Amino acid sequence: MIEIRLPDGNTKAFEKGTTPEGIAGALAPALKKKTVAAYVNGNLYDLNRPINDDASIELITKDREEALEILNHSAAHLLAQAVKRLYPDATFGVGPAIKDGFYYDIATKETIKEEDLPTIEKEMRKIVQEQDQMERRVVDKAEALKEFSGDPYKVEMIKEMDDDEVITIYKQGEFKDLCRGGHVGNTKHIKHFKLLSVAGAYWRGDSDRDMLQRIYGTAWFTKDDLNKYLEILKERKERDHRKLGKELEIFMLDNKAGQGLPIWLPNGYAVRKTLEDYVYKLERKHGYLHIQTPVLGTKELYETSGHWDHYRDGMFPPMEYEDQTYVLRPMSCPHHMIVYNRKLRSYRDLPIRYAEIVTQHRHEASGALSGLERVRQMTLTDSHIFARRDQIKSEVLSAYNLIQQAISDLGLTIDYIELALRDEAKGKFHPDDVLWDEAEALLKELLDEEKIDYKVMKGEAAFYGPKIDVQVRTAMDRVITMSTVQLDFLLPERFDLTYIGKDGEKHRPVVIHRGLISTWERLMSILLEQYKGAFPTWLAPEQVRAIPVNLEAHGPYAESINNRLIDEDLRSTTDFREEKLGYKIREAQTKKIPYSLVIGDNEVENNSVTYRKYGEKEQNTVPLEDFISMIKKEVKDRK
RNA sequence: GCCGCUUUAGCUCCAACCGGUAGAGCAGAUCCAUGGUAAGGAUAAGGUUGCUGGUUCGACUCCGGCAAGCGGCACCA
Repeated sequence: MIEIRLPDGNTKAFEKGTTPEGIAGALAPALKKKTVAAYVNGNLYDLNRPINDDASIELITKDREEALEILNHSAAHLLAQAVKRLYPDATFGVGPAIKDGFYYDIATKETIKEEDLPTIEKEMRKIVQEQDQMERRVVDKAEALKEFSGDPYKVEMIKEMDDDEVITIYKQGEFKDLCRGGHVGNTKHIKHFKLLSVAGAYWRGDSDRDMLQRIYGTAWFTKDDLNKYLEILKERKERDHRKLGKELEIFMLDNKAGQGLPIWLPNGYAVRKTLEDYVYKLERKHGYLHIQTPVLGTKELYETSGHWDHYRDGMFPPMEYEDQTYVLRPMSCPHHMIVYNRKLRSYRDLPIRYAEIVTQHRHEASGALSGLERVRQMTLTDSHIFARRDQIKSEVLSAYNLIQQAISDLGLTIDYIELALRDEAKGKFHPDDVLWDEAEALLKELLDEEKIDYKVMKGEAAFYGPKIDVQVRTAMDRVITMSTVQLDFLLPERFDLTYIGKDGEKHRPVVIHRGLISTWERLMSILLEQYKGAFPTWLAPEQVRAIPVNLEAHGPYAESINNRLIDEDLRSTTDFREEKLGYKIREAQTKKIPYSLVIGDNEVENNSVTYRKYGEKEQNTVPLEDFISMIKKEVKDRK
């Protein structure tokens, strides 16, 4: 007998060799059904792994996050087993659980196509019926190498393991897999799953190595959960900015115009202009000065900044013209350095904050392009702050505050903050360790003082300095880098920036790069997704549409309302087509226009409007002036 | 860039047998109808089936190349 200590502190005796499943069952039959695996002395145990000594145990029940991970991991094995049956020559890479699912990387002679997934799925269900135990076995390195001699990818992994590492093999039916484990014990527990897609994936994520076929799937504990997840996938498609952007005529792409070079249509531009104006005002309030610099620059400029050496791959190829070599700018910092340097600066002048709506070009890989999310020409509001060292903290903080304000005004929420630091080992960072240490320490200090939580991202810094990235979570649970504040001690050196200090000596200012809204392109994709195309009134391309009940009788009044609204700086239109009222209302709704006005006798007589708000069924009749002040207030409040 | 899939009217679509030059809905056009909140009716029109080579008497259909899009991987200053 062995003693098992439960989380509540009680101990209970069990037969030697009992399993988490056995223990759960002994405690309560209902618990057995809910248990997926367990921590035994803090180590992850499969549901069916024998426990041979006294131990403390913590059962992992289905309601815990790890439980789903374990299930999905087991589902990956199930997938591999089915594939091996159908494609006997298959060899395997890795097959982990991921968020909401799992995948397995597979090499086969025959390519697996999407249409083959149902067949594989069927085989998986057959294996579930077979109720195979998932048996764990410990082997040493030599044994492991022997067992997987036919699996070159597994062999590679085994070879890299330490000689004394505990290597485990999981076997279910005729199938065995190299695996660290944490499994549901028996294939019968994997009931609700679906294979989703096949895609290529480089072995070990290395583009110089083999490309394997990756099958993605998802597994859940109940049919309901599975269906819910499939619904979410569907909803994601519905909210896809590429679909909405087309439907609502926000932007277009055209082969002839160029790959990754989106064209903003009238509706899209109306939204973008509103955003640009908003940011301009916000920046003015925060003491920024706006400038405008060229899209083309000399190669020399980027040699000075260091971009040419470090990031040439991301730039369009240079062009020769009149003995000069020009490049399309990938970013605006060098220009801003030049603006700073145009005259002698005093310590009293600092901080100087330059902001610009910058159009820049990056040569993104063709496979990376996607709607407005990844493009080759992008426009953003970029800014560089020139500060004394003693001003760094307050400037970073003020930039952060501005970022917070903008994100909340746009109806988005900050998910978390990343503090990106260098990684000495990587060697892609500029070499001055003293500066790095100082800059990194400063940012940490600031975040700690302001009690801002952050994730440290080692090795993710820019080549010129550490940065704070602000991550936003969209309505569909995607996390996107929205804003960034980056310290830069390098560019001031390269451009020899100085200011005259109190002491009459020359000093080096610090540059702070501040990105606010990612790019207009990406922001638009996020907002489309966030609002499902139904923009809040202040952003909506068309805010009001006036529809007369009868063209002749009510047209002139509708027209006068429209003019009045436009005078008030609102985006209003009329619908004078010879169609029935219901038809026009329907269209105003499908175009997601915030306010549809119906204008009839009643309204003409009382100088009023009857409006219907997008997504609502009821109508309200109010005096025209009241309507105007209501909607203007909404715009002002950014609703 | 890499792997796989896809591409038919302005848009959307699992229309088109085993190879015989194409079918629908919506939008747009014309005519009729239209006074109160999610599609009124009729008619006509609309296509070198992404581009390009090949096989064939004949290609939307089969084979090759290219391009773009999509799902991923890699990349993302």
